[in-house]
Amino acid sequence: MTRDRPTLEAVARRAGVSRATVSRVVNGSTSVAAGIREAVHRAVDELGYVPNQAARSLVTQRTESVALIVPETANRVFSDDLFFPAIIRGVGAELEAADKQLVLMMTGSAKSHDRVERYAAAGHVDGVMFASVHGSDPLPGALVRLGVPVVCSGRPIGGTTVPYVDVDHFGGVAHAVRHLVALGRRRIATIAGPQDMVAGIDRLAGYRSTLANAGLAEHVAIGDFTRESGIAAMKSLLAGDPALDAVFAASDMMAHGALLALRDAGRRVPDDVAVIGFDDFEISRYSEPPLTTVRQPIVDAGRTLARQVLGLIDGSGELSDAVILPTELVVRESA
Amino acid sequence: MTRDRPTLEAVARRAGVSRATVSRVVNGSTSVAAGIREAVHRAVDELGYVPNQAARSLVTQRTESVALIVPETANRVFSDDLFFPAIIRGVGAELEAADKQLVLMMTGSAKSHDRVERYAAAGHVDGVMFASVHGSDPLPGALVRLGVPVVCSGRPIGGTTVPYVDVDHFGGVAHAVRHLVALGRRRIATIAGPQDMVAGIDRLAGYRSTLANAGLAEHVAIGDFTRESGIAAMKSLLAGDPALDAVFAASDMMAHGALLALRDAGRRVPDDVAVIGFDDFEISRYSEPPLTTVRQPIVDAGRTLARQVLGLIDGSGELSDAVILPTELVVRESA
DNA sequence: TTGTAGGCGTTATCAT
DNA sequence: ATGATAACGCCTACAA
Repeated sequence: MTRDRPTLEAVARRAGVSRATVSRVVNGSTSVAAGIREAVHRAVDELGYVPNQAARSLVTQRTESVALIVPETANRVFSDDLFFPAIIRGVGAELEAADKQLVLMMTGSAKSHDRVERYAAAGHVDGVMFASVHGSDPLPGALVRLGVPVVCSGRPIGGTTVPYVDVDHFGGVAHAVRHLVALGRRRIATIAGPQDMVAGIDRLAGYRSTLANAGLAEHVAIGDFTRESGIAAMKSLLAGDPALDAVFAASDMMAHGALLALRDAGRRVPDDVAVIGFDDFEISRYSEPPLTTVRQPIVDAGRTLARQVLGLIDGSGELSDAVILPTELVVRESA
Repeated sequence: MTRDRPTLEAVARRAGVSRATVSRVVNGSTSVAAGIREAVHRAVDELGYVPNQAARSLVTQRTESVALIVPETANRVFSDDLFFPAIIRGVGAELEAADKQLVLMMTGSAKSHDRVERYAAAGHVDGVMFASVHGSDPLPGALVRLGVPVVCSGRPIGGTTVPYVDVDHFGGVAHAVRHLVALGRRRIATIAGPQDMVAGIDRLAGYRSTLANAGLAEHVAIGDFTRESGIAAMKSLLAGDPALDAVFAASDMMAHGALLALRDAGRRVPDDVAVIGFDDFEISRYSEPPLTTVRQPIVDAGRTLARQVLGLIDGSGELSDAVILPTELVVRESA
């Protein structure tokens, strides 16, 4: 099918030089006479020569591409959550600048875990990024042991010592909850995220700690970051204590779910119940009412993620094993 | 960095056979004695052998990976539009089933066009998919001429004859507009999409044609599929004719923008103005009021896209050059 | 059924 | 500065 492409050999013949010289020109070596260089370039253009990447990788041991692993749990990616798209955007931008290719791997099933490992082991990519990590997934650690450069988005749980970039969950939540307290709210609930992910765990910890400092009682319901789970959690929270006057949701989507459930229950926001989310997706500017939320720099996290692997790959510079990006409270009308 | 991996040679030595035999076993050839096959498998496991993909590609001329090109115009991808994520999901699912890898290329800049061409030409992927095509982009055609299997999502504009999969824009819009007419609306406006994309063009054509059949006058404003552009378009539409009683927006995001602008202008939906969108993103179930919209099967389109390239790649079966997926009107409360 | 050997297209190490 | 000439790791006729 794919028409025969010209090889180095063909270009060399046409330019009347050796393959080695053509290779030098193509790779920008300086030690080539100007005249020859020009002749080679001409031959390259005329023939439409493009280096064969497989052959090149075979000898250089480099593929110039990096994998991004997205542990796609159907629930989350099938909702309109924009976390992964944002990560992908950040990673893509940074990789493009570095002229590397992005290989996207969505590992829904358990068996695909194996696939990923083989894939990286096959030397098909120069490095691997995890878009998020569930539980104490052994894969990142396994890859590290294989000698593959790896960086995770989100601090991995468990003993594994893998470099990661994360955001300041705890600080952001503390800020949000203190804001609620300052507003005079005393019955502050939380809709927490999944407790097998550091984002879920740390945000809940931030809530608990801040509330304890304020001497207030906890009201906790667990969700999975989706809007549907936010609706369900809000209902159960309301059932548990109808007099709640505030709720912190660990994701914007769950906050939107809370908004819907609250409206359904006849509560006004923020008059009766104040609501704060976590993410700051664009959609939150347009919710009813506009959502007060903790902004996390997801695209930035993606960029950083990419910069870290890239650094790991060419061993340049000193890289910290952990990068924590700041979060920021964005006050709108819901609290 | 990356620890030396065992080669075919090493496995062969360990199993006491030749490289050829190991290769056969690894590739599942049947003509290998059971005993030997077992011995080889054992050696493979003990050594943790994984075939080197570069070496394999060099001889097979196959990479087992496919590229998805996303012409990322900042505007669109930076909003919370879920079109691309949905396409990616569909493509990803299908590719995973076929055990192929997804290489994601976001071509924001013009120069990246060149990069993509070189990349495909370098034989780094077995085929290429376009997530959407702007104007009469010459790239798909150029790749086809290079002998690269190509499929576009969205019928390409211009003379190029590239296989594509698309949805029934015209039919979906016609259905929506007829619904509006049946509701008794007589001043029906449209917020059209960008006129350099077939999705924008066809949807506008559907509106025009249906309106003409009903003997009604046109009211057209152009947007770019984003919510912001929907807000602006709705405002200008209202300025042009304050008595509008319906609007069809060519995307859900623009429809949401229209909803916001309408609320701002003191119009009730659907009492004063009926609104219909196009996409049926999850978010539209939760807008105020829930949005009536034309559902297009985006994830399916992604799956189909992938199936088509895969078919092209291994030349199996007869593939139609065009696949049109059906659309469907989902009636909720906004119209 | 199994082994031998050539070649896939580059890069890199030598000489020259 | 340029040119031979080995690798790189695998697949696949062809022989045995």
